[in-house]
Amino acid sequence: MTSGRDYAGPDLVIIGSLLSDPARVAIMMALAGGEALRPGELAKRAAVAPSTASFHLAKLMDAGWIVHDQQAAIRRYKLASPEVAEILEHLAYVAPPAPVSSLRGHQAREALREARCCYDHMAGTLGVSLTQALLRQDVLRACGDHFQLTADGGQWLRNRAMSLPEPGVDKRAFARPCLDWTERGCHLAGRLSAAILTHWTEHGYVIRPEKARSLRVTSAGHEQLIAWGITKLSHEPTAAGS
Amino acid sequence: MTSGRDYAGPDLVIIGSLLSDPARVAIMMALAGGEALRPGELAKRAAVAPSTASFHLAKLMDAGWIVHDQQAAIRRYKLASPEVAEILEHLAYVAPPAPVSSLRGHQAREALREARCCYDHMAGTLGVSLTQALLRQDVLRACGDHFQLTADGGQWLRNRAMSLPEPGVDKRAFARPCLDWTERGCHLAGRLSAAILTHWTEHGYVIRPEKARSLRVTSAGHEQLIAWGITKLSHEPTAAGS
DNA sequence: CAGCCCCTTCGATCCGAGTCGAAACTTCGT
DNA sequence: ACGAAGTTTCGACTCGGATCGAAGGGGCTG
Repeated sequence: MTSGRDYAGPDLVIIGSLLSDPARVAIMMALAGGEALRPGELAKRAAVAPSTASFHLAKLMDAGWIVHDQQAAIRRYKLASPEVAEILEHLAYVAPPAPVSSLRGHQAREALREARCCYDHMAGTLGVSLTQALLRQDVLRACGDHFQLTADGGQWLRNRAMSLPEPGVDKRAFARPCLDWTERGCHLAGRLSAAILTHWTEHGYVIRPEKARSLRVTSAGHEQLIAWGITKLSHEPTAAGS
Repeated sequence: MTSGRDYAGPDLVIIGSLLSDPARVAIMMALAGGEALRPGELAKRAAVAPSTASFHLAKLMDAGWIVHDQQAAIRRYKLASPEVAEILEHLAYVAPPAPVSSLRGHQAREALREARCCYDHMAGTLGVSLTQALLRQDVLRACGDHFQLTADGGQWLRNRAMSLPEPGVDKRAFARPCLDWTERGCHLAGRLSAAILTHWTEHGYVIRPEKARSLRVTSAGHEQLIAWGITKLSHEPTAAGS
């Protein structure tokens, strides 16, 4: 009888309003790699004037999607939490692919599909293959909506020079699946996943290029992939060069 | 060097544009229960003029989010697929709760939290509890990003008068987890989940009220919950009445 | 067959939101 | 301390899109 719209569930309009603007989406995608960027850089990425970028950053701050380092004098904006990056992955999972006109755009997309950074962990074919490898070798086991380290899993990781992240220092989950738009699968999220990327980066297995979300697997990294039981990655390191 | 925004990933703006309008979201939420509704009814739910509703329906059709029965003379719109309902659940999972001002709105929200229909299967506390019960009793087992029926699971279901859905008649998954915004957990999606709701509805265990997404568990249904090993549901049937 | 109801299309209106430039403010380097 | 570069705020403009009413077209019913 009440003719108004009285839907009682979550408010999707807030999400939609923030995502309906190309410049804001460009900003969020620029930050999705986990890097903290300055307003001027974000304005360039979004192809808008600095004042416009500032306007958008204020909106995203209000929504709690991004934060900026308070202590530093120069503001650097970044995603508010790893969960925001996972939300973006969720949304990308269901979004249609953007039309790609240029050759550069095509190459960039292929690089993203292959291996990219989702806030602080690996995604793309690399991330999905890693997750499948850990499950196949019974390092992790699916347990409800999260992954559990098996009894032998801890030793398995230590055998590969991984130091396990200590549990419970904050509320972040140890290991959870995160939808991946690349291959319609899941990649590993959570503290373990972040530790793996940190470990691989420190040892030079993967390199994070400047100004891009994509990851480059080095030749040493490809040897490491074999040690981890990852075989699905398509490109050889020489083929990944420009 | 290229100053334009050359992001190569999926286009989130399309999703955002569709979701940025309250009337369109109201229409989608009205259809999320799985019911096929006529334009006039949707216009009432969205609190807009019929012409405006028609405008929105055309946009949602173009996007492929909804379809209408072609054969019938009277058009009834419904979601294009179960996957669309899951997308909405995903989004609701990450969206902030809508502000509730009225008592009716509060009651409606509680009803949705308790038990609701997500296209053709159960969601809310009921759906989450069902999924956990099936996992706990080893009827289903998590296997990557989907659920697998165990060897004993088929008999377990048949013992409860369930006829299993035949696999592979279409491409729809047998059983998959689907994020549930109610309790930050997962409920069961896929063909098995739809079969369970059909079975329960036919036997009068649950009732789908007209003009609402919420489900009502009957007293016979509460007995059935015990048989399925579901104990978490909070309200007794008498307490659920208005 | 006629009348009624419902839905869609079209035209016009209006509001909100994104955009930029100018100006003020802050911070860093010289 | 002063100049330069970067960032934010403010004001004004513009434009896309949501909205409704009127008109046109079917379909069902009496």
